[in-house]
Amino acid sequence: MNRFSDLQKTYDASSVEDRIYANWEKSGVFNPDQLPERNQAGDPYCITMPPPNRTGTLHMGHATMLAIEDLLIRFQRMQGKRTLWIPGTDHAAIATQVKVEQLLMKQGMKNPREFLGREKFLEEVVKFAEESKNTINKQVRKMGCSCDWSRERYTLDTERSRAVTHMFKMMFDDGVIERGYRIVNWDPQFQTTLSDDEVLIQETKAKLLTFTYDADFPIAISTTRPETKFGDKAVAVHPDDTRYKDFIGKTFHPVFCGKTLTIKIIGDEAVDPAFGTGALGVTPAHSMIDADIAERHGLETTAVIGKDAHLLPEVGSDFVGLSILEAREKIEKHLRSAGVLLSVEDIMQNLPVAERGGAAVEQLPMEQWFIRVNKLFALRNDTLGKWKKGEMVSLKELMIEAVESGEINIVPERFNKIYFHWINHLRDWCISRQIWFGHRIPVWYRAQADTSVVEKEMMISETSPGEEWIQDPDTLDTWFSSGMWSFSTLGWPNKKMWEEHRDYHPNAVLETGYDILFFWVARMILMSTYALGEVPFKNVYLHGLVRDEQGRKMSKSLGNILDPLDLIPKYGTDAVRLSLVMGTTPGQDVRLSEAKIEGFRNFTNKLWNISRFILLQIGDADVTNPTPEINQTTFVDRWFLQRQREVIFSVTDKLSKYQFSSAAEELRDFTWNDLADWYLEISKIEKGKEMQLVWALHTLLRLWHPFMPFVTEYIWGLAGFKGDCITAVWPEGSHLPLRHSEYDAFRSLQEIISNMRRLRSEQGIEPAVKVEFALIADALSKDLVLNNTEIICVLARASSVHVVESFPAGWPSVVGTGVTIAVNALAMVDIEKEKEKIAKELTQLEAYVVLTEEKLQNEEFLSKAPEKVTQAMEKKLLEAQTKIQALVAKRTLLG
RNA sequence: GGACACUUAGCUCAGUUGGUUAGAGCACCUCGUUUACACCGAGGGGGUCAAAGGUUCGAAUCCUUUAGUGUCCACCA
Repeated sequence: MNRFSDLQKTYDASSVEDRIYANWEKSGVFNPDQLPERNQAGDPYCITMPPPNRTGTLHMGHATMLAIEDLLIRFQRMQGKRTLWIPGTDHAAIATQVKVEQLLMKQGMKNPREFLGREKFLEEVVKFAEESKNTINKQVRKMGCSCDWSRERYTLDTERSRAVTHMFKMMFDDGVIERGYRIVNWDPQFQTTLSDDEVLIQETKAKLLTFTYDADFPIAISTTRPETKFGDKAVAVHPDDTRYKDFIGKTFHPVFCGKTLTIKIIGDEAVDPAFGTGALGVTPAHSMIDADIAERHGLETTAVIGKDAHLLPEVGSDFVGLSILEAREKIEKHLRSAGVLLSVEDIMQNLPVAERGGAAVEQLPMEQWFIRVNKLFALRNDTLGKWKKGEMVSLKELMIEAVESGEINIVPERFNKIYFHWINHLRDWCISRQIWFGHRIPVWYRAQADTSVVEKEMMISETSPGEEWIQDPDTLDTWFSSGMWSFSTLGWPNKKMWEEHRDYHPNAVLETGYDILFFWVARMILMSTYALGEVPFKNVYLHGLVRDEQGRKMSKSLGNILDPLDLIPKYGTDAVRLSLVMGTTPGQDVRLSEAKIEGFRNFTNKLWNISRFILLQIGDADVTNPTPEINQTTFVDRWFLQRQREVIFSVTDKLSKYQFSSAAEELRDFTWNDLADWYLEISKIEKGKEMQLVWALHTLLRLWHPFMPFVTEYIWGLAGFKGDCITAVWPEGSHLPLRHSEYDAFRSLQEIISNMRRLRSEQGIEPAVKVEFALIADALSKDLVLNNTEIICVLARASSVHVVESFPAGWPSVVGTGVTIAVNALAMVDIEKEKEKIAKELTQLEAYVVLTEEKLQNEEFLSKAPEKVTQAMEKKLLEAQTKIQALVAKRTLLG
């Protein structure tokens, strides 16, 4: 009986997690300024949490993000970095506003915005956003995140709003932000513009009409959108198209559905002569493509569709005020009766729809604010080590250089290409939105008696410059403020605060889902390179999307959502976190099921029981500061320590390369196989390993901590180890020597035992094993001292078989020359087959060596081949020669 | 239409510059409750690495072609 006798057989996560989290939070270790001294002196390491939208609760995608980021932060903290993880939330402008609107409508309010007015409505949104934040923060804590709550940020808080205004002014002064009358994506449902990224393409059925404007017009055109044709200014054909060549340059005045149009026939390379009639009716106001053509040919723009998706007065008489669908039908009838409708064809068409709400998106010309990505401006800072202050560049160039130069490293690499492709096709970014929730555009106009806004006088200001000024009613795209997230969170542009936090920027890594590479990652690069002249982060790690067992997206309508809040009480946070990290690779979607999480719950419990076993062994001994006790160890202990050092080295290496899954798998194998199945089992026979076991536990807990913070911290405390696991020093590993005799010997031993177990299991015999120890002069290691009785003991007990010793003459007086165990007593290895294989491989390798050596001596070859190639060849040659040596040694061993 | 991936055990996936007999988890089969753990232990079966060709002493890995799957981007009026 000792102080650990009462520990339960199964680990109960739910009873300890909250308490542990509270202790961490209270101790202040989440805050870099309160970390132990070694961290204070360490290099800064900062992650800014991608701020979850304040639209409700977190889902598995967020949980993945949190699990990975916390892993990184904990790993770096234990390694002695001055770690800062900044939590925060995003106001998410349109998403949140729409959500609240829907909630209010559900409660019976018909048109909430109209009913409440801007101020009251916004109050409702703010209230909802606040509640969301509380829920989200609670969930982030549940996930065990070691983020610095004293630095919590919000995209819409005072400091961040100030940063937004500051940025807007900078960009405006540089001519990067500009007000312009251009075609934008318009969502008629929510009455706002949308960025290109907020528009989705949906395949829908459509009628393709082929017709002429009137009976006298010579060229037929096709369209699925006849209602826009009132705004046509030209018919474009390919300049080489012989059918229409002669018309180019002429102007016609057809009467289309009662409206007289002015149609110029123009030649443009963009027209595909093979599609439809080979002629395109150009509608500059309602198609981005057409607008490009119109610009090339100096055509006017006349809008014929209004913000409500109904026709404007410009269309004339019969059609004014009709909705798009009504107009479409009526025009078709009209064309038919006029005898100019040549054909009607049902086709599948790609229709742009709003990502939120799903309404068909109209392309309308409007006066809006834009960030111009191709516009040249004078740099305010030396930038990216390539440009000097004052040089003229465009935002696009900055965005490309940041990644191309290697200043930013994207994991996985293939997203580089996707990123470049996107940047190269980037258009100007429309940043004004006609919604209420968000950063109001900080532009003020001098009001006139007339209500229409006159822009003669305009100024940028955070607050009202005077009574006669009115503010632009629009708000900014939510990504404008999130684009600044890597540095606005650090206090920019507030001088004092920014200077204090300057060395946390660039952030060490941005960890997020690949689905927002464009939305967010690209825009952060834009903002940071523009405003600071440096990248926002050095690495980008993109995780995959969480899908259900069958690979489907999780959605409410499918009812296949796994909610972290349900799973955590059931399986424990550590198990949930492991399930999101193990078996996943960057950029690859994750299939998640409860069964998988259950598996990791089982592993958590395994770790618990390993610990419990060790603690029961040590009893009441003081283990505040365990050490490896290396001097009193036996062969088995030395094997284990070596194995452990190797695992530490490998896991550390993998973690620093973002190979989380591989690192965790290696750790699990080590924990389960090497420690639990072998070392612990042997320790039941070879007594006196208590201190080694404690050391093993001490190391193991530290290694697992970044993955499973709760259970490790809990056991750490139970054991009475010094300090907290969260700030413990990350263990130090080392490479395994190329050939390590004790290690090899133990592997052989494992193999022997496995084989004996198989014999017993398959043939039901209890073999009396005769083991011969063959002495091998091992050139590579001469330091092995093998205690034979020890081996016999392990063999005998671990496999419950009788062992008959058989030593060569002189044993064991020859210890110290290097010994490997050779087994032939059971003929478990098919020696003949093995020999054959070795012979074959030797032949191959020897042939290669001869060939390569010849080549390397051939002067003609050497004169032609670049140095790089010969160096690589020499390296390979050396490898092959080493391998040959090893094979020869093995052959000798087999006799 | 363009781009990027993927295709490895019944399922989900690893496999990092080409190199012992291609791995893991789950599932399956057999056996086992001696005080760490049945959320367990021991053992086992199962893959011509999508197909074909090429480079190489050697290919799941590099190249070419084909087939299938997925994702992103663009969009035809």
